[in-house]
Amino acid sequence: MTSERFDPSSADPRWQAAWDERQTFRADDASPRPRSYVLEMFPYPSGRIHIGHVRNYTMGDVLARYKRMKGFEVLHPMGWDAFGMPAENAAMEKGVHPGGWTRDNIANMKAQLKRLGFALDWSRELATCEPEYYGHEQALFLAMYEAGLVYRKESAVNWDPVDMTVLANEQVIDGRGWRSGALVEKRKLSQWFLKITHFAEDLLGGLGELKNWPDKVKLMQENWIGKSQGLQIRFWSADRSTEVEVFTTRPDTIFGASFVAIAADHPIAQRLAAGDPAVAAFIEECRKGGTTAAEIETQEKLGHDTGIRLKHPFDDGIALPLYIANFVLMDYGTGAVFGCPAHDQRDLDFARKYALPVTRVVADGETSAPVFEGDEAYTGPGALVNSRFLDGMDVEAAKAEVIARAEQGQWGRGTTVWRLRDWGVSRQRYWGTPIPFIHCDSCGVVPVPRDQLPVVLPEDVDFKTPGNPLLRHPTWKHVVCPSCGKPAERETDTLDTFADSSWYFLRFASQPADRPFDPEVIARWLPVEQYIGGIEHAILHLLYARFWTRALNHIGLIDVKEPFASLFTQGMVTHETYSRIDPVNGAPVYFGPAEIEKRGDGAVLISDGNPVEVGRVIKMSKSKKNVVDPDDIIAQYGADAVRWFMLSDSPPERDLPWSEAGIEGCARFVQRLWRLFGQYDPAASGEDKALDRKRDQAVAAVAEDIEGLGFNKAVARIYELASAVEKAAPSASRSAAIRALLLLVAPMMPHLAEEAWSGLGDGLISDAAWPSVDPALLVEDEVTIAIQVLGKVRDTITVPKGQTQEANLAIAMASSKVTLHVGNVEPQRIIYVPDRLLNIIPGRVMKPS
RNA sequence: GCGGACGUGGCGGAAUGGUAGACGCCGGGGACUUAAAAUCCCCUGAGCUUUGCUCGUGUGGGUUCGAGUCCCACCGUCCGCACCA
Repeated sequence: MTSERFDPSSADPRWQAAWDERQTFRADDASPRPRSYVLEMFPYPSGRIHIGHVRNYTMGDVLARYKRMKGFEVLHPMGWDAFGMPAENAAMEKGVHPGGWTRDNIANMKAQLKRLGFALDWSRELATCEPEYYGHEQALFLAMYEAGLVYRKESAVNWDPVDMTVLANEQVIDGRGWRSGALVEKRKLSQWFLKITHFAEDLLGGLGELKNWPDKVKLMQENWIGKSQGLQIRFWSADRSTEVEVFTTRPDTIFGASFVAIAADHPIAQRLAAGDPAVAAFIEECRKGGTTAAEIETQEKLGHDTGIRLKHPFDDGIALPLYIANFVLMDYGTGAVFGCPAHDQRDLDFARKYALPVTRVVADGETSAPVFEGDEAYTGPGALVNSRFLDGMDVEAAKAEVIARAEQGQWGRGTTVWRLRDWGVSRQRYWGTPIPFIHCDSCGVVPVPRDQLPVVLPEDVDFKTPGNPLLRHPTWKHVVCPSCGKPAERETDTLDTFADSSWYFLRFASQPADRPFDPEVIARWLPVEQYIGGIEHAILHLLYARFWTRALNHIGLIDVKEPFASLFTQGMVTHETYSRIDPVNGAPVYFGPAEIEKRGDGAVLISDGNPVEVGRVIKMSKSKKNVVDPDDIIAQYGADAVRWFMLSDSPPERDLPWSEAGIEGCARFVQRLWRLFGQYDPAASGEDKALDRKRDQAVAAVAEDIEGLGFNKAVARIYELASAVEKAAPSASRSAAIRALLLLVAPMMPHLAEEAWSGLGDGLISDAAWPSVDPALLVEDEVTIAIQVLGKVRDTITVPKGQTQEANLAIAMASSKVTLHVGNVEPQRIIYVPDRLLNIIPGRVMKPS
C-alpha cells in the first residue's frame, strides 16, 4: 500500500467498474446455495435520487453484501416505478414526451446509484413503463378477470372541466383543480375495480403470521381493513310504508334505542327530499359540511326529524323517530343506524341536542338506574339492565341472544361489515398501463386476446390540448372487435400505478420473455426475505402487493401467498432549517446549508454575515431548503463515508439528522481505517490473546447486529475494534485483527475494503467469506463484578470467571470502600448474580453514631 | 376524539430487572509543526465540604435487595385514522 490517503474519486469508480465487469452481484437462479432475497422499495424516477433513497438502499446493500459473505445466493435487484403523473406534468410544463422524460431520469438516477457502489444485479433491472413489463401486467389483469376478480361499475370521480381530466383527491384544493383552479365536478364514470374485498378476511388473518413486520404497520392495515361484526336489522313504520335496514355492532343495546338515523344520501332521504323542500334544504346543508379534519372534528351533530315513526323490533308499542343526520355515513354499513345514546357518544350528543330519551341498558358497576345522567356515554362492559329478557346477561351473551332472535324472527341477521372497499384501478390518464379491453357495440366489453398483448401505448401523443391523449389519438383506440370483427374501441383508461408495484418483486425473481414469470423460479426466491422501505407505504402499497400475491395464488399461478417475510420501515433523513422572517410579509425565508456558516450556537448567512434562525430538525424538503444532494456529498467525501454516515448513530427505524460535522467524522474514519489497513503485516509474529478475543467478539456482535438491522450498533462495535487494534503492539494477532476488521467493514464501505483487500487478500473482498469465530474466545476468562451495599455500587472487583460466591464475598469484604458502608454488622442477606454482581444487605442493627 | 410510538449528557444515541451514559459528534487541554491543516494523547452528566460523597434516564407514586427497563397515574412530542354505528 503506497498512498497515504485513500482517494475515493479514483478508487470508487474503479471498483464499481470491476464489479460490473465481473458481474459480481448477478444472482444465479440455479445456484445450489441457500437463497436470500433482499429488496428495497423501487424508486419513482423523478430525475434525482434523494438522501432518503441513499439511506434505504444502503441498509439493504449492507444486508445483501453480508448475506453473500455468509454464503447465500443473494437476489438484490433494482428497477423503476416509472408510470405516473409527474411525467405527464413535465410533458405539459416543458413540452417533453413522458417516455423520454422518464427514460432520461432513469439513466441519471441509475448513474447516481452506481456511484454509491450498491451490490445490485442490474441484469434484472426493469421499468414498469416498458411494454416488456406492463404487457405481462395486462396478462395478469386478464387472468384476474377470468377468475372473477375484476369488474366494472359506475363510480364518481373528480372532474376538472378546464383541463378535461380526472383529479386525484389530493389534487383537489378547496374544491378546485390544483392546476386550472376550476371548480371540480363529481362525475359518474364506468370504471374498473379489483375485488380486494374477496380477500379481506385472509388479508386480515394473514397479518397474524407476519412475525417480522412492525406491529405499527400491521395495526394500520388491520384498521384499514376494518372488520366489524354485528347485526343487520330491519325497522318498519307501523303502516309498513317505510323500511329501514340498519347495521349495528351493539345489538345488545336494542332496548336502549331511542331513534333511528339515516345518511343524507340515503335513498329514503332522497325520496323524501323530492316531496319536501325542508328535507331537501337540510340535505343540502349536510353536503356543505367541510371535509377537512378540523372541520369534521368541530362539526355539530345535526338532524332532521322526518316525522316517520318506526316500530321497535321487540315491542310494537315503542315508536322510534326517524331522523336524517349529518353524522351518518352512506358508504359504511347500510347508511343507517339506530341510536342508543347511553352507550354511544355520538348518539348521546345527538340525543341531548334533540331532547330524546336516554335509557341505560348496561350497568356500569355503580348504577343500573334507567335514567342516564351526564354527557359521557358508557361504552364499557357490564350486565344488561332495563332490557327484559336480556337482563343479567353480559354484553357478549346479549349480542348473541339478540342476533339469534332476529334471525329466528327473520327481521335481521348476524353480519360482518368491512371498511375495506374494492380497489378502483381506472385512471383516465395516458402514462400508465393500458387496460386490455375492447368496447364493442354488439359484444359489449371484450378482453384483448392474449396473442394481441401487449397493448402498447402510442408514442405519438402531445399534451398541448387538455384531456387524455389516448381519447383523441387519431388511430390508437380504433380496432376491430376480437369477437365479432366489427369496428370497436379500445378502453382508454390506464391502470393505477399501484398495480405496477404490486408484482414487480415477482418479475425481479423471474423474467421470461413469453410470460410474467416462471412459477418454479418464483418458488425458489420468494418470499422476499427482507423488504425495506418507507412507512408511507404502510397501507396502500403493502396491502395491494399482499392482495396481488394472494390473487395470483388463488388463480394458481404461484404458490406463495405472503410476498414479504420481513418488513422494515426506515426513518427519514432530517436536517436543521435556517430562516429569517421577511420584514415585509412576515413569512419565513429559508436558506440552504451551503448558504450559511455555523458559528458557535448559531449560524450566519455567508453573503451578509448576519445571523439566521436555526430551526427545528425536520424532514428534508425543497421548500425548506434543508436538503443535501447525494451527488454533492459523494463528490466531496466519497461513497463509503456517505454510506457509513447513513448507518451510524441513529437506529435505522428512527429519523437520522444530517450534519456536516457528522459526515466529516465519517470521512475521517475512512482515512483512519485506511492507515490502519496499511499497517497489515503478514510476517508479524506473536500472540495477543486479549486482541484475539476482542476480534472474535466483534465479529460475532457485528454479525448479530447486521442480521437484526441494528446498523448503528454494528458501527459502534467496529469503532471499538478499530481503537483496540490501533493501540495494540504488532503481532500475528494484530494482523489477524486488521484482516477481520477489513471483512467487517466490507459490506458497509465496499470501495475502501476492496482497495485495501487488493493489498492483502485474494480476489475481490466482495467474494470473500465472513470471518469465522472461535466460540471459546467469545467467553471471557476474567469478569468484573459490581459490589453493592444495599443496592448501591460501592466497588468493583475483577476475578476469574466462575469464581464462587464465598471467594468473591471474601475479596469484597477486604475492600475498605465496601466495609465502610457495611459497618460492623453481619450481612443479613447476600444477593449474588454469578459473574456480574454481589449485593450485600447489612443486618438491621443500628450503628452507634 | 380513537389508536400507536417515543421521552436518557450540549447533540445522535448504548444498556437479557444487575456497574446508566458504550460508540460517535461537539467542546476543552496538550503533543507534533516556523505556522496551519492533517494526525496522535488526555479530559468532558450535574453538584459538593473532592482519599470521597450526593443527585441524576419527562413528572408523581408503586413492586423489588436492586428499576432507564416492570406496574399505576399524569405531562410533553411525534405519527396514523377520523363521526366506521
